[in-house]
Amino acid sequence: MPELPEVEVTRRGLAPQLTGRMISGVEVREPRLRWPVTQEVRALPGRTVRAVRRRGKYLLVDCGDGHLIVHLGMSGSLRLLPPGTPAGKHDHFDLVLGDRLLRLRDPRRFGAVLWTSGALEAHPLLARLGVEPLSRALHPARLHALARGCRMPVKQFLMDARRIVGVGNIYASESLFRAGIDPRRRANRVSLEQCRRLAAAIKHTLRAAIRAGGSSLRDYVGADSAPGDFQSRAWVYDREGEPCRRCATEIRRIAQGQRSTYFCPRCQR
DNA sequence: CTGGTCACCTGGAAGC
DNA sequence: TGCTTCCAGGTGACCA
Repeated sequence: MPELPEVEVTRRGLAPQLTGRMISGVEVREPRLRWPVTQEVRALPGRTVRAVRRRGKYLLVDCGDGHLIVHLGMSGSLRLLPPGTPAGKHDHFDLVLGDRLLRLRDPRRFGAVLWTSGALEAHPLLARLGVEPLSRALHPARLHALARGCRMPVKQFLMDARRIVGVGNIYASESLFRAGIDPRRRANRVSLEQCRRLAAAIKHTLRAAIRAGGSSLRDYVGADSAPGDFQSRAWVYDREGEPCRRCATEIRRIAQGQRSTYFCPRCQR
């Protein structure tokens, strides 16, 4: 589920519920996530949440003297529940904050829950991350400069977190459709004019997805229904063989870097 | 540095 | 029904 919009919707749901509250309990039912959940994480009780931030697809829970870093991987979700709610099969981690329970469910266990007391910018997972796509830093000239030294297909370029964070497999295809660019085009062959359209397309696509997720947000966050709603309106993603919503040409699916890419061979050049 | 491949893990859908 | 195969929203590690 989680690309940048899902993580951001989760962040917005959590921030007002967690900020200022003290962590009263931690439960680790399954420490074998992407990396083992350490003893430091179990020692969280007593700390107060100062803020909930996001960098790329990482959620950062600021605890004053350090940060809890949470990544949802491919299948992770976070929910706010009443304390005492029975845990399901893949509910691996709980954070209790008084009368609130924050629960991580992650069937595939590609997610992560880490603690760092050092500077965030120095953390190995965060230090080399690229530009935030929704920030002003991602403007056409910047995109063009980033793409210049890159010979891989533009689709894979978009998903390279060392250059741009947060754009995953769904929104890469969707953004390229919106910009009218062939996903197979080499990144360094994307013109400045195309970068103009692409930068706008990325921002539009991500913002629209955040809006769609935010509207269905209630007592839980990061639910599957939000991206589901968005996906049902996708231009190309998961629509192989179906007619393009713009020109009725059959949508194609190809493999790029072991991932599926969807595009309209007529609208995207 | 770049670019390509593999690995991690479970579950659902499709095919036989 | 049951078995096999493929596919899935991420990304670090390792290699040439």
